[in-house]
Amino acid sequence: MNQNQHSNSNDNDPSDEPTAASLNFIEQIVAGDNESGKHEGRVHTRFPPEPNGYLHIGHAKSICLNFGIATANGGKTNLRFDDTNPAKEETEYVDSIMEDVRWLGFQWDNVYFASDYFQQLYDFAEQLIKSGHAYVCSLDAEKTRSYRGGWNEAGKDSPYRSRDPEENLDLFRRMKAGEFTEGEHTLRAKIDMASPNMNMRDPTIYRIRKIKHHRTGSDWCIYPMYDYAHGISDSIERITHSICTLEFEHHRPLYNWFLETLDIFPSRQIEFARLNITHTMMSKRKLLELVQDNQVSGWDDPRMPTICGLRRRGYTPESIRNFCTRIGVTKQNSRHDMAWLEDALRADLNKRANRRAGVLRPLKVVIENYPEDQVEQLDAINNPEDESAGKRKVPFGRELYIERTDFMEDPPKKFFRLGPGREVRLRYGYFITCTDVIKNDAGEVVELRCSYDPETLGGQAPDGRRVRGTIHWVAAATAITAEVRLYDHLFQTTDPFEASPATDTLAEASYLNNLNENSLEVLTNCKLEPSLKDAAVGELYQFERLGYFCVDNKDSSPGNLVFNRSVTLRDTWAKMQRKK
RNA sequence: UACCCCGUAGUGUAAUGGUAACACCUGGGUUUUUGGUACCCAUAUUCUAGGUUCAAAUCCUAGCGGGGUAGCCA
Repeated sequence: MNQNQHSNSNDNDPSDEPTAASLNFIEQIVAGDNESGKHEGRVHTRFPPEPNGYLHIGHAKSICLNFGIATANGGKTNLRFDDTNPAKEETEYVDSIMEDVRWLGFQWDNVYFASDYFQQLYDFAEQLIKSGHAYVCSLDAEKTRSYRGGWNEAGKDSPYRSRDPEENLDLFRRMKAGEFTEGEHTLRAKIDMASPNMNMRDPTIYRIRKIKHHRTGSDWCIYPMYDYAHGISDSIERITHSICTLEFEHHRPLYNWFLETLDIFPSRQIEFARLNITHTMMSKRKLLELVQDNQVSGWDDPRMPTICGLRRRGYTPESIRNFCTRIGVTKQNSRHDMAWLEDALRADLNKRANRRAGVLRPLKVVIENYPEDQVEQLDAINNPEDESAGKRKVPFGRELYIERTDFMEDPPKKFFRLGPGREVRLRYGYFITCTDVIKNDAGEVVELRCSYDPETLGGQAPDGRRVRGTIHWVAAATAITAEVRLYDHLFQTTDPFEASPATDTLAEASYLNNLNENSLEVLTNCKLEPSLKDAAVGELYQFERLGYFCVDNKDSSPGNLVFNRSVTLRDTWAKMQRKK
């Protein structure tokens, strides 16, 4: 970064003026509206989750978009729970959603529920009936479907379409009073059964549901449908820009129809492409299936793309927000590489996380020429990217653990680590040379005998000799034993729904066959440096040369530390191995 | 089959009639007491074909390709 400030004096450029970030298409619409004075420059968005599941990274994109646009324009954002279907919605989800939005770093200006508007929505419905724009239909669900027609076939008018307003009003009031059974009647908008847009073929706007609602209890037995409730809720809140995903595109004419017919505040719906990421999926319904099938330990399993899963995995709000701004907003269906998300985390943590030593798969090393009882406290830098993080002391002794993968009995040419007769540097310690390899009866390497060069403390040899490799280590006497959980992609295929011909009969079932069986590896005998003893939930560390790790927020306790690997470091050595 | 939306390096985005840019991935290199970080280099007939224009990724037409839609779900 300094290089820019010291840009050459012969450079004619007066400055490295940062060019204004280009606006995405929604920001352009908002900017245009501000310019034309459409809502006197007012910008008001909303984030409208249905409380029927946990938020995931796809919602994070929407949250960042909605809150981001409001903030950038001095506007406001409401959190609104779209709770019009009592069969699916629960308070548990309401709480988790609020927690996740806050955790991501956003504060809503108002929190509302669509159920707050049930009375008003009902009143508007009576108004539509009176003006002849809605009628009570007594077709059952199956008949309704067949009357709707198909893509090549216009729908037929319901025989109840011509009921007069008085009869409709009476019937509707009796629906509300609970005089009918579920499915006996519905209220439908009277639009156009021949419309090429199915949503305009007299959509249902109220149905009878004799189910307790998580907020209104049994006050109501008729509930409004999404299309009806959503736009009107936007309008009631005077939302200027109602941002939603692409699958609602064909609903926009209906959205507008309600607002125009009722002649209420003209919120505008704008659609963008939902987020997809490789090796995972965003379907709330299928995520719920994974939870119910015990394919994962819960909504907050660190392999899940849920906000709570990512949080438990060690993702920071900053990294997620950063990811969301980097992926952009368009109307193109796309799938982002998981590497982007991981990269966003690494970029954040590289600057903030303190370094520590941890050995995942320990191999004992005895330094034969090191005094039996001697213990030295060596200086280690906490974070080379942040001098203010300071230093710490790390104990060194005659017996150490090193990473099993840092030793090879018969190393290939490019292997810079330990091998028989080879010399490496112990990070912040001495050069050691492997003098002997001890094996068990099965022929497995169980211990290494080494010698050290006392002149090389601090990692430099006075005679100027160099070593290619530097490895991490933990002194055996003072090591903490901990559990470490390693995670990999939940799905082995980039697209979880990709058919896997070997196992699939039904394409629909394929995503279970694409689960990565090795997505979780639990290591129970990891050796960590003693300074990690008091590591607290929420703390993130880089275990040098391995990756970023956080204390698990559920299963870890002071005496029994459990760490999750949030993301590995980039590993060019592993990459070379993989190519072979 | 009808309607709607979308086609720019491998991936994802930018350029809004005027030199196709950035990030990630991948490959190569420099630096390095983390095989990390940082830095440098490499990769495009802008889906195709016509048209408008001095000039088209951008505007028009057609084709092709991808996605979405027929809940009393959201």
